[in-house]
Amino acid sequence: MVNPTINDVARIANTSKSTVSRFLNGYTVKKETEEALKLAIQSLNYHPNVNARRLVKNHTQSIGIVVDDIANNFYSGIYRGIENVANLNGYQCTYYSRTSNYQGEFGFMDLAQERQVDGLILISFLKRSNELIKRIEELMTPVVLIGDTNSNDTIFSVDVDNELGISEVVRYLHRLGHEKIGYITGPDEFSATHWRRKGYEGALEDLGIKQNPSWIIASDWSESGGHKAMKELLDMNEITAVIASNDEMAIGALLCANELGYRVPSDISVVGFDDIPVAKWVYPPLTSVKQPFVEMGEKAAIGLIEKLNGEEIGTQSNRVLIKPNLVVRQSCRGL
Amino acid sequence: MVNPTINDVARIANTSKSTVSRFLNGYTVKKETEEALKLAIQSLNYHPNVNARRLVKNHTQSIGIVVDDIANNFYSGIYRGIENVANLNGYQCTYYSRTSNYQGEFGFMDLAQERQVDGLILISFLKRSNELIKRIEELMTPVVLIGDTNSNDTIFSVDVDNELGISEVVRYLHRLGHEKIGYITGPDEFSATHWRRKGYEGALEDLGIKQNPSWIIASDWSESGGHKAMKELLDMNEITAVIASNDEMAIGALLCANELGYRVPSDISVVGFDDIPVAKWVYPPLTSVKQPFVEMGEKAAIGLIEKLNGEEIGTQSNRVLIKPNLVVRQSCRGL
DNA sequence: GTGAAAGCGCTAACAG
DNA sequence: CTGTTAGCGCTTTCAC
Repeated sequence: MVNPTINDVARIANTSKSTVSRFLNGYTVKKETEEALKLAIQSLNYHPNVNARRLVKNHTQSIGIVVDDIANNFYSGIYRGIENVANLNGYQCTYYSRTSNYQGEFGFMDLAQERQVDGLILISFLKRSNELIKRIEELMTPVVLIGDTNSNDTIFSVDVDNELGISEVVRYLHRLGHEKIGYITGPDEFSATHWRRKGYEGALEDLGIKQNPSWIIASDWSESGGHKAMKELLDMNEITAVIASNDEMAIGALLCANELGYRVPSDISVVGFDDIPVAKWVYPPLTSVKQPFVEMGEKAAIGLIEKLNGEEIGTQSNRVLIKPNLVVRQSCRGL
Repeated sequence: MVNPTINDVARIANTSKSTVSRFLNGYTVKKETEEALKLAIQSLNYHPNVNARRLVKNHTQSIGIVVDDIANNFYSGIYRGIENVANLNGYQCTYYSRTSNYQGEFGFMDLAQERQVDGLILISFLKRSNELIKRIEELMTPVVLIGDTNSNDTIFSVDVDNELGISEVVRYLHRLGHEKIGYITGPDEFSATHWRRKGYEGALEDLGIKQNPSWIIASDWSESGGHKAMKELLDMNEITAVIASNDEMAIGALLCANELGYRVPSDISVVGFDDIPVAKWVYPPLTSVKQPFVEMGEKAAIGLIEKLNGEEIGTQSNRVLIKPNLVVRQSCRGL
């Protein structure tokens, strides 16, 4: 009825619980007690109580991954990256969804303080408050961030190099002969919005292209938002290309252009960001910027594990920005 | 340096640890000790050690959700459903990805036996082995299944009614005048493949439409697989409509038809299954069958929690099949 | 190699 | 309402 304990197996195997414990932890025991032990464990269907073990060891061998919304599939590649290196290092990954917690990422600080996990990876592409950052700094438990961080990089964090990504798009379009490039930007509360826009404006400036503020339309990441923004842009009748700061908006833009009788790319070029799977299925297949999710997850996990091992994080800085890749398909043409 | 314990707060608040424990657990204490306690907790930044608590209480107030691959975003709606009801009932959700464990769902039985969680929801759309089912039956810990189960329904499980879903598609197409309907089926190792196909064949039979086995092409859920299958179907030059058993294949079919100079829906009608977000963005917008993911998650969580509370699962059977919804868009036309 | 004993941080009688 | 006490199941000295 009640679960078997280490005492039960000790009794059955005719030995002491310390011996059972040692055996369970990989220390050598006399050949014959080993046999008896195996038999006892097997027959009792014994499984160690992980809570007892964690209590005495004071660590869990598990890392917690906290996401804004587990049902948002967007950054799933990150998970894979994290699992890869965590498992390689003997850590179990457990995922927590922030949706269920009204306190946002704050609520999950407790996970660490309550000793549910040894360390935390916080994934969010929303801007993070100074208050949150301060709380994390005060924490004894190692935490690494994916996405936004504070400006002075006191906490180890990784992100995609959004600025570079968009700036490469601008350069690409410029090489194709475009100079009149519209930009559909995302919501303010995301840090990526800021950096991507910076990439757009910075590249135009570097290239010596004159900018037109009315060619920047703010939107909301959604397909319908992109659609609406594109209409505004097209109505101006000035632009030869548009960069949407994510793929969904780019797809909306594509759809809008179609409906309005424009052909992509012959009448107007469109590029997106993220390279979601759909990007290659739409018509025309969308040129986009591929986010290096797996690598981001790996880097974050490596950073966390180094902290858990008490190692100084190598030569690298506290902020690692990973270069995304431009994926050229058929939604742009040379002028 | 070391984490504060209940003893530390007792000492500082000048009381005993039992009182601290009671306070922490919501029992009333004298007003003034309450004040002292709050102060002590605050100043020490005390957080209870959840492992100690779990050890003595012998339960965790958390349920484990095990998925094939956390990076597979497909069933994310299910998570939302589960979180909804779990949180309402005071349970924390923790997610585990099977990918990291070579033993498949088996490995996660341990989660329960090790007392890491109070109950488990296993999500997988692959067929499950009898061996797995037997292991689950023997387990003391409550487990509920989403997806496949065994035929005699000894374990509580929920799934979408795949058979009904496809059969409604067939009826819809039939109402439109189609009788020559091709079918692109999925891989055998998924239980949905079986039920959806059954829905296709059953509906044809019910409708008295003669079947043609060569109109059924096996594929692999992928867009490129759907593309290839569609080519075979189109080459026969006999069919007026095709049902793909998921949206990705349907999109491949759409793309293929386009390339081959067929127009959808005027030359050929296409319908998918799942209603993934993309379905409405492709051209023409794809008619599909919407999976009731949130509801599936909710039903599963309700079932689990009833078991955790030791309640008999009400009047309902051990197998709950949720009706999906046909979403009509523009990829089919009447003959 | 192995057993006895102490203790991880907490809860839950029990007696006051 | 509160303190004392005895564990929860495990690991880890310390002797032997």
